[in-house]
Amino acid sequence: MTRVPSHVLYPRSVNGFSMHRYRTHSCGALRASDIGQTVRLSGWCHRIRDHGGVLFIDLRDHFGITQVVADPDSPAFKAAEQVRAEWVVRIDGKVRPRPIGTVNAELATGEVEVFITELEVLGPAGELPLQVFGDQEYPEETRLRYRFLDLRRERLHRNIMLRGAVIDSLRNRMKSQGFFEFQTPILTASSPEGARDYLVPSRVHPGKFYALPQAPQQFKQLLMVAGFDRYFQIAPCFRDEDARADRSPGEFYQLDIEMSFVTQEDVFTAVEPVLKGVFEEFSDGKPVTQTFPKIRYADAIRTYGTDKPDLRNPIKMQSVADAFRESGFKVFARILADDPKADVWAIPAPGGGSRAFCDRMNGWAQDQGQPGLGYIFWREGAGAGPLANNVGPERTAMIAERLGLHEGDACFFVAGRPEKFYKFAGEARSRIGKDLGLIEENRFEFCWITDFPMYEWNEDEKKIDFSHNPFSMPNFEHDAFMALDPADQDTILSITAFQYDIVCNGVELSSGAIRNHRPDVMKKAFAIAGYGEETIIEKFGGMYRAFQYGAPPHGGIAPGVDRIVMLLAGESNLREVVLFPMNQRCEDLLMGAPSSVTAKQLRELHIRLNLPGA
RNA sequence: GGGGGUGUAGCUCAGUUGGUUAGAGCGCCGGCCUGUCACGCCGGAGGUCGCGGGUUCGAGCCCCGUCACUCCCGCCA
Repeated sequence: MTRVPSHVLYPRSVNGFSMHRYRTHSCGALRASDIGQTVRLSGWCHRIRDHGGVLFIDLRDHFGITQVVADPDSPAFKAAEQVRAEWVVRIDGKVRPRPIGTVNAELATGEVEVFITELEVLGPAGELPLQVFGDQEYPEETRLRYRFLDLRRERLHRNIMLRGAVIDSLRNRMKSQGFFEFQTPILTASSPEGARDYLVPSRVHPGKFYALPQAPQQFKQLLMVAGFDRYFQIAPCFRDEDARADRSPGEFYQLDIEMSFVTQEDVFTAVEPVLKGVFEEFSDGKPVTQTFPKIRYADAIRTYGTDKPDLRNPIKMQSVADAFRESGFKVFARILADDPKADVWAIPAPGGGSRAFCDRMNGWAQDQGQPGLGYIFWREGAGAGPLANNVGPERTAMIAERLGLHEGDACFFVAGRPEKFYKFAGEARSRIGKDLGLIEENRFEFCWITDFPMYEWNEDEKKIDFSHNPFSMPNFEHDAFMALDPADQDTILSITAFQYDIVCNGVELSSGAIRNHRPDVMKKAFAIAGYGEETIIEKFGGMYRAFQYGAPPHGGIAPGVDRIVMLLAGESNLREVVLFPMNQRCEDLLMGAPSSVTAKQLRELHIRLNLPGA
């Protein structure tokens, strides 16, 4: 078991006197150079091998494992025969070399063993609901209820230590760049925007509530207005939203960052080395993107079908509408003829040139509720498949040429309005990449996604809405923006914001933005979305007031710490990198949260329950 | 709120077309074993097949409902 080496020093024994109550060494400390010493160890009985005449215990603590031995010559033999897995014991004994041929090269302490002369049980254990030894899988519920046992196991123990080391590294890298860490309030005001808030009732103000911050967004902007220039915080964030594998229920942590007097480029320049550095430090030799490419939102959608592309997947999509316009493939030709906004995208599949693979993809598309997935595959020097027969050899060859496809390759096609099909096309790209083994797993591919649209059309309410968050500065000349006619929807919907994401291996680590620090622009931005100044004051009163008294241009970002650790630990679920996570229903099965409270507590808070179905 | 998957021993899982007494490995208990490190060998205990209802001569298996866990959609400024 690889564990952190022990740096802890304990008083050594002197003729058996003044020995530390529990240990002279950790379980990872003893080496051949310690042979002959009398030592004291404490730890958990990781694994017991009882040969009748000789008995081995792998004694484990945070630092490692040491084999301790007893035989009938030992006064502790009877006691040693009684111990069971995960009992906590203290043993005294003499360090001796292992017999020739029994050295265990897999243990740091594998050259030696300790012959037990005394054994004291410090903490017996009942039958285990979950074995610490080995890597058997257990149901989530068992793992959460007995989290303390799960945390003893190598994988989780290592992940949690990694998490701490990653956070240390992030802190150091931020500080060395001149950022300073601040603490912002945990009890704050509810904000009507965004996710559902966690509320905390006020005892002093009947009927009023605090909210836990969804992020310290407004506080960090206020810090910039207050002149602190460079802020960061490993910030806890609370959102009452349903969980996903990569989204913890309830709470999570962000590396929250904000900077004054910066452009978007300055934020990239500050953040990129921090992320690149921390990934290189902990990636175990896996290569990390050296210069993060910047991809505009619109290009990301067009090329990858998503705004969080996994760049380990080499497939790039492109439009091939001209190859199908007025072609013999009537379905696509008609779609293109009927709708000027329609397009046909090609998803190349290098190495996918078999009917079996293409049919499998087609079947998958139908499972996804699509009519199917048209394809061409190339063999014996020509395009094959029903679609190729319809469009003819000339156009088929043109497509192959354009996409760089050859013998043994395939290409899939989706047609219609891109805004309707891009998501599906992106999923198909992803699936093709995985199925054909095109994705190089062992690397970290970063990119910035930039130029997100400022507004979007809200089809339900038939109005223009903010597409991300209202704090972002529009990328539009000031006077022209102030002069915009709210009826000029085409122009408004084409406006982008200084709003960006950082993406790694298809995981969105964070959004960020250059903020809108100008009250006049903010008023106009809200007016375009149909909100008056009173809405700004109601929702962001503190910050809006601050902007009236000299606000510096500022911007920032907030990469998710849990997701960073998840990527570095090679895990696909956040629960593997969080100490005490809640289950999908937002319950802490170990502590029993949420729980009922007493009538007295409720009375003090002026709360009467109104339970569903009661 | 909705959809998919799963649910059989403490755990991981097998269980044929609906047919006798529901199995294996790990763990647990007992015995044997002086060089193992996933120790080995022998024996044993342990089951409301998630729960409720139905179909059937007969249900772990089929049907309906329900609960739990999980993945996803909605939601996530």
